[in-house]
Amino acid sequence: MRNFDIDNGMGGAAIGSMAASGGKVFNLTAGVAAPGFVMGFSRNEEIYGEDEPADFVYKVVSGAVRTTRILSDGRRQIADFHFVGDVFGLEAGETHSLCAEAITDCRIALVKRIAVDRATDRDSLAARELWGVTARDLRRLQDHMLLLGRKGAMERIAAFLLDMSARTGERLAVDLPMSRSDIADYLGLTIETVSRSLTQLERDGVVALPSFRRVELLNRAALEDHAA
Amino acid sequence: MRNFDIDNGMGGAAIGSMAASGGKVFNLTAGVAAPGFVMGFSRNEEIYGEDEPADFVYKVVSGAVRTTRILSDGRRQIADFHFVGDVFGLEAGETHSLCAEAITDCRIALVKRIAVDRATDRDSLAARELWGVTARDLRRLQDHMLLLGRKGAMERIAAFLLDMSARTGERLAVDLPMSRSDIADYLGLTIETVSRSLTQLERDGVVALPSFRRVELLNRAALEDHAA
DNA sequence: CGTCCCCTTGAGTTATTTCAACACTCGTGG
DNA sequence: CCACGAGTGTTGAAATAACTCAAGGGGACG
Repeated sequence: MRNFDIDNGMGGAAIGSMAASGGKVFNLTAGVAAPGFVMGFSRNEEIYGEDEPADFVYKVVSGAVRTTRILSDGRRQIADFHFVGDVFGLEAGETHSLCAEAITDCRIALVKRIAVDRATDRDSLAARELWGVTARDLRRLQDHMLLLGRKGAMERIAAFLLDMSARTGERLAVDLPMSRSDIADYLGLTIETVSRSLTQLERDGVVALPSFRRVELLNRAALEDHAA
Repeated sequence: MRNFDIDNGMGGAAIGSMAASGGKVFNLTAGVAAPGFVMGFSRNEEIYGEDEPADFVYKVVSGAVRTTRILSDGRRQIADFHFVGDVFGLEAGETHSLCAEAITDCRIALVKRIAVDRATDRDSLAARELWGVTARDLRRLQDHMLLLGRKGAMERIAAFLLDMSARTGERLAVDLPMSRSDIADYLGLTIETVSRSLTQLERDGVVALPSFRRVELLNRAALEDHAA
């Protein structure tokens, strides 16, 4: 089931010590490195669960990840998506506040949290950088909160496409690794509304949908207007 | 307009130096103290604006504060409310990501951010505590995201009342410092829907509404059921 | 006592959801 | 090579939760 993989991943110089457990040393951020290992997860596999002890910090080596919160009756809200290079699962407290799952088959670098803590105890610059990771998450969630609380379906879809485009750096098209269901649960909509909105954008000539998972941005300006 | 006030506020021991500017030394958190001063703000006065330089960190001495984000067309989303003892406006970046306004007349302790930075450079425990403040904000926002994305009007109101009750420690009643409009913009609803939901809870005997701003929790269990 | 602001209530509208059916894609195996 | 089936996505019609618009009620404060 689980594909251990001590090999490759991020390269680069390391400040942290090579001591402790794992094999390689990973750069969590530019100035924070610690020993860890790479682990493979298959599509829809859980990486960690909500309320589990946060003993590791994670970084996407390949593939894509979603972090979610679920209500007892099954309603789900996706907090964010994480792509190659993104750090996730970093907690100030003892447990994970969200659940993380693989969207696609993916490889994830795991770093022992204790090792990260040691690094931040010694190095106040490293501590600041990890604080910055949490602060960036917070900022993204503030944007998302405005979207969920006050934007209409079409605005949500448009904002989502533009955000995906910005994160991948591709200005002309986005290849979505996630299903309509994931998009819906991220945007606080139903899959039907997501589908209808995309179709509408296609009819308006704003995007093209050559396949389910690919969206070509034909008219960025119009999309930005839609995003309000 | 602005009521400067070097006097009282939080008492207690101080780790930080008494040097620099302001008069008194304030405990931002248990282990983080820095010199600052208290300033008065009147109802609806802006404390800081979105995208303004984050030169200060703030702590509520008396009254209540809201942090908001606004869309160009006037739609508003309130990120959180802050009550006595709460720290807000702490940023990892250079600018404030939200706008802060006084809900009621209030007194706010201001601490120069440079002073806080100096404290965290020296003291890794202090740094961790401030990271914890940001992490707590993030966790609250994750809960709120689920509410905004996936909960119905009645669930939002119920969750809101229970949260207010938890934050004040009052289990039998909550005195709301904020208007229906603030509640609506916090919960992603309209004032009419907020009003109707509260009336409904009153009709069901779950709460009593002796005045606009006071809610007595007659049946906590029922409220918890409603909150899903 | 009057005025302003905030809140509530009602009636009608609408955006989104729900329910249901159908279409497409892709991998598997006959 | 094609048939099959499961998973995934689209589309339509009906239902509904919440919104909008409009009017009126009630405190607070001068």
